[in-house]
Amino acid sequence: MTTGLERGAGSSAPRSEDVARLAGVSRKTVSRVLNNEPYVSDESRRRVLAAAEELGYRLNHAARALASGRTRSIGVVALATAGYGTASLLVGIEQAVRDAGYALRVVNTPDGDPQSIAGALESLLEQGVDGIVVSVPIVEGDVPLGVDVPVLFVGAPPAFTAARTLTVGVGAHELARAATEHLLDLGHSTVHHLAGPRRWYATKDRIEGWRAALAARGAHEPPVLNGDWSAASGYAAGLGLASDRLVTAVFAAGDEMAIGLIHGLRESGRRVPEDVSVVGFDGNPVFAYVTPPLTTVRQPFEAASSEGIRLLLHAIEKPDTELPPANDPPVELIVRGSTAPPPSL
Amino acid sequence: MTTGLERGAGSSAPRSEDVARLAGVSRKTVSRVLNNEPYVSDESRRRVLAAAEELGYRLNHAARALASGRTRSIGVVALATAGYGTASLLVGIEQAVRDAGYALRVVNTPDGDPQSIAGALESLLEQGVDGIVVSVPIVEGDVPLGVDVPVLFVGAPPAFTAARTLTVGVGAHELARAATEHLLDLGHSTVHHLAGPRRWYATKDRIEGWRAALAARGAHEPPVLNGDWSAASGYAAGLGLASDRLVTAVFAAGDEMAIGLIHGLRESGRRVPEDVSVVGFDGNPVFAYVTPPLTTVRQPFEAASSEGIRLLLHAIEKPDTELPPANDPPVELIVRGSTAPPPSL
DNA sequence: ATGAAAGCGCTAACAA
DNA sequence: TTGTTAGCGCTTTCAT
Repeated sequence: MTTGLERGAGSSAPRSEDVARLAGVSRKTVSRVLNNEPYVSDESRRRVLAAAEELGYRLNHAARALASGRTRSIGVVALATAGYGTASLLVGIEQAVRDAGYALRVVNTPDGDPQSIAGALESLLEQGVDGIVVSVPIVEGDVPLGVDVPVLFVGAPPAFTAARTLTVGVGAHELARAATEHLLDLGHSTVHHLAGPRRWYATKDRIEGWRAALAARGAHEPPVLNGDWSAASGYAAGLGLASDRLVTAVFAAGDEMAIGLIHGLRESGRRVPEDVSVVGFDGNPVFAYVTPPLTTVRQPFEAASSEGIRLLLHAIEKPDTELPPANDPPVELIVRGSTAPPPSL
Repeated sequence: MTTGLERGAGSSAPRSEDVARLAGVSRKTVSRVLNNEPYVSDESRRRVLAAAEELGYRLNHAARALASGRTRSIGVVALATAGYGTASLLVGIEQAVRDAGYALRVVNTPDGDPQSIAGALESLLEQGVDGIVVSVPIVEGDVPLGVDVPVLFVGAPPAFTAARTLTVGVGAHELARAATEHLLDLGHSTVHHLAGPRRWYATKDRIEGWRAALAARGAHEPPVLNGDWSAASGYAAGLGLASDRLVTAVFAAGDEMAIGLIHGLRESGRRVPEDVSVVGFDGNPVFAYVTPPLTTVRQPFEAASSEGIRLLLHAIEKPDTELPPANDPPVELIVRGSTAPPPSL
């Protein structure tokens, strides 16, 4: 009415102005309603909502981002391996992010190299995200980059400097310790450890938990074996360990390595759990149905992601406030059939 | 220099205007360089790039999206279950999308219900994506929604109407057929089938492949069993099947169900593969290390995603052109230890 | 409680 | 080959 322009012949998508006109209010009032801002009469709110509904109005996020400087989206740097752990974490993050009304941008990296991480971060920063989650068990090295949004590291300590860094653990240390103690409690004189790749932080964390459990009982600490998280690497380790009769208990840093390990052991004539006990790490439910069912510790992926996102959003939305305290995730040991007392007992 | 404004005390992020000024060209020329458009002298290009580098310039994607109407991002609707298949597909999609210079937005749905799908699509549409991938093995029902960007369905037929729908298969029919034929070739008189949930498209596809193989050999078609993809549901099915001595071969529609099935069978006193042969579906490498190692068919996730994204990008960038032909992914049967000739032979 | 005007940083259409 | 002029659709002041 007021402007000389008329809506084209039923073509392009409705804008907030169309909603405003239909509701008989200003564009700003529409904006207020859509953003749940105060100082809008119930009447106005109702009419705006009705008009939006009627028009099939869809807010343009790009325009909002440009005008407000915030995108209401958070980016995640994930590992391009389809493992149970990685995938569970991503699902948990997505859910927590969406529950908070944010959108998710994902970039994968083939590995945790500082170089790849830097590339992933750069791409996220360009897209414009309000915060970043680095769920990659980053390897050592520095990522030289001007990151001006809060960054959450899950399951690893901050690997580079950003405006604001946060951390949320998955309790790896405690879980590794619990796994090792379970074996020790069964009567094994010591526990061997099949770890992940050397440079990964996740590897170190678990090694330390295992080591702490051993030390607390005064048990001898055998040399660490390194796999690459795959079942194949666990299998190779199993073949190697089988000939050593002193090995009666092994804690593997991943379920899949544990499965491979058991296979290698059995193929070499060692029974599991009669001769050798094995504990895994992750908690993939499918391994309750293999023979023998795998004893393992469950990583609290959902808890860690919702807790982490909570912290991240706090840092985004109330930058100057104290961070809410981090709740430690529960330690969960799942005892199944792959562990038993040592043969001599 | 020319304008009265001076850069603030080293604060806000550089814009294209800053780059233009430093390079001594116009903003539009900067834009041309950044978008790899023609009609820019090498000299200008070089200087723009140098200036951008020097300033640490980062293109604002929100502004670009607003001005151009395109976001250079594609959205994916994925299933919120951290299975091997889902995760592999997502990794493949992410890679293909990034290789093409697009960004990825992910929304999960707890299930394949039309309702959930509609919500996921709506959220993607609001964020502004140039195309959408529905990687959910969608269930029946209609999704009433105005989707005006191309939509790619992977592993399922179009489940709702959009401006432009595309499909890329994962060869499920052929894979199911190959799995069934393998069992028949071994000498089994017929093959039972443990399928997924009834309403899923992925379930039907596999049932049809299985049925086709049976029909081609004139084999009797036993009633279909339905699980929910989980190992637990496979286990339950195994317990039920064990008492029927006529069952000597089972094709399970998922690796995890197969693992549960084998466990249920063995627990009931049926040996695998001596008494009953089992074939899985997916190709998760870890199951090469369980006892017995699982015979399975491998879903070509990487091939399907790169092929699918290729089609989708074509539809986005050259809407009026003929679609390039779809390459059929290869069928891959992996024979391991869970299959053998039937006991009587 | 509401509205008017002025941009956010970029690309599109046109002109030179 | 390059630059100029207008917006893209929203949120921000700052009035009212």
